[in-house]
Amino acid sequence: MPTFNPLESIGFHCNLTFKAFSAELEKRLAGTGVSRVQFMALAHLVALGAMPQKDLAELLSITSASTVRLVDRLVRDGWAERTADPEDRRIKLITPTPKALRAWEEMSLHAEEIMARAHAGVSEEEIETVKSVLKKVRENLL
Amino acid sequence: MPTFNPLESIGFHCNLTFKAFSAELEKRLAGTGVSRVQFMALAHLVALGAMPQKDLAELLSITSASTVRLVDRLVRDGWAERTADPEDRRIKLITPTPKALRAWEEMSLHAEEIMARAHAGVSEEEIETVKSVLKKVRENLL
DNA sequence: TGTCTTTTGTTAGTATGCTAACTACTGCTT
DNA sequence: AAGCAGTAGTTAGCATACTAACAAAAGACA
Repeated sequence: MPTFNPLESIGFHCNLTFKAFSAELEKRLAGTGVSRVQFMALAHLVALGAMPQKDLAELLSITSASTVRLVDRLVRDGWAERTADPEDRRIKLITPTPKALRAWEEMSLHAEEIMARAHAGVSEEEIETVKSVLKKVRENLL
Repeated sequence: MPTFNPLESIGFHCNLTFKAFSAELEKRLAGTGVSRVQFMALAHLVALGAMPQKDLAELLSITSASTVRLVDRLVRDGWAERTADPEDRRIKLITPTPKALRAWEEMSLHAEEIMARAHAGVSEEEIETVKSVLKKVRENLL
């Protein structure tokens, strides 16, 4: 009788690993006034420019409803603005502010350093294996 | 100039994969009145028996503060009780109720089915590689 | 024994995630 | 043109995570 052991589940390992990344990123972002999730949102906004809330939600893999408050906080803290889409009045384009664009230069370095540090002693091939296995696992669960 | 791309980060892949497990587990638990996190807590409580809140927090990799309200909800819903530790009056032993022990038999099957389904078409060796690489990554980030 | 430190659990406040129900707008179809 | 279905965003209510500040009890040590 195989009893379920959470500590051996891939899902649990993924949760732990995700938390480790989060914790390290949050530690480095302390003092910038930007949270981990805000950081991820800014990464997309800076890379791709203004976009509808819906697109941002998809990139972050969260629901539209969750995105509303995330954007509320981005706006509140001066990192983004909701601007009207001239073509479609339903859409609010989320636009990074000049302050965000300026700050991103420095902030993005943290992410690169964390990734470099995380991958130390792990071969490129192993990383690709992990990504492809995790992708397959997600597809299996769809 | 290597720009940070969140979609390629191992951390992001782990988050996605964890969410996929969570979503599937939650779908199966719908109607049982048990949430995913409560399920994980019960897994440990049933396997190991009553334990201090602190131990449960460690097994779940969450803070003591987070555990307080998790246990509040477990107690509220009749899955566990806080009982006194006769040896140490600071400690509150979290004890699974008979209702929880009975319900666990069926509930635990979901977890095993999900794991079996998730691993379909993935070799045992690949799974071990994923676990060991993720573990190494976590150690790198400590 | 009396005090200081550590451990365990709690509370308060905030950030994030979800679902469900709702509004406003677009756009198709008749 | 009128009506209706689909899309984008919001709100409400809940569960879950965190940190910081605190209380109660146990342990250590002068």
